[in-house]
Amino acid sequence: MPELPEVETTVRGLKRTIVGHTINDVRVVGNSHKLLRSHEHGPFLEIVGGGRIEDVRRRAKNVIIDLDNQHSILIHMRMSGHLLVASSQYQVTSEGKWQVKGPTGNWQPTTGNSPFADPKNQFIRIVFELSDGIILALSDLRKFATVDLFNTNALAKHLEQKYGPDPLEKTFTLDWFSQELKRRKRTIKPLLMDQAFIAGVGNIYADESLWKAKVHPLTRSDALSQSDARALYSAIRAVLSKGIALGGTSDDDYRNVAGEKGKYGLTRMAYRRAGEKCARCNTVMKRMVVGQRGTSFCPHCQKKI
DNA sequence: ATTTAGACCTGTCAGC
DNA sequence: TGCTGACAGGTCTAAA
Repeated sequence: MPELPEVETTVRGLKRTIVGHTINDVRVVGNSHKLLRSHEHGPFLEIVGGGRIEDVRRRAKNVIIDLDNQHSILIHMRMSGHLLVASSQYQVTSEGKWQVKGPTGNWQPTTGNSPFADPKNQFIRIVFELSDGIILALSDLRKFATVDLFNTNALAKHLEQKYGPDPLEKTFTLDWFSQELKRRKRTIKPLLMDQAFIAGVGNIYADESLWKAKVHPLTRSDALSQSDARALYSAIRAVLSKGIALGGTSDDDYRNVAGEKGKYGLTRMAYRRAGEKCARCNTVMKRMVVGQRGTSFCPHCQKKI
């Protein structure tokens, strides 16, 4: 998924639904062996079990769940992971599929239009059983997602040294951004996606930002003019804000905590639009590979410098 | 300092 | 219908 807008949408959903609840049990489904990256299941459960969820927040593309015992759970959803919250009417089978309580109290497969029947939500890898029967579950088709456990203070240092500024925070200023673009000699698209530079931009919003700012994805960062830098700075913030406002992009697996799709994909201007016409100039958009990532751009609007 | 290739996984879709 | 290859919201490591 999960770039900044998708993770932010998830975090906002979790704030409304799981804060204040206690973690009663943690169940890893099947052989999702590498999921709990820094802990075995036993020690993980030992620390997390009985913990009360104090807060849920985001840093870069990470979901952070703060407990009342000096520990924080760090979840990174990578490509296909997303978190779902269900009421006690639902349960997860040993195959990682959802079941819903039927009229006679029996468990049956989810069907029809229920978000919990969506095939993208049927790849549950870990289940957190919370107080009041609430379920927090991670669905992740590709099994790249990771769950880590940190001492909350240690986590702050870890995040600080690993990530650059969040483009929607005050620490991300135009002066700093344009200065850094000049100082570095990197290809602009991979630079925007470098989490140590700025945190939260991925393949979708990089393409969208470059298109909006009329910058070719292969431009060297130090070749950008001051006005290019300003355009890109504004574009990044506008595109990410719009992504959040529309609840993220769900062209692939991403779903919000209720299992529903985000709407950014319906209005995207560049991402996966190769072969379609540019919304600005009607030129047919092209696809190329940059930094091993599929990249769509308008060859007319986004000229290589 | 920066780029590239390969790994990690599983599913879908286009093309033959 | 069945197979094969390309492609998919990310990050990490090693090597050039």
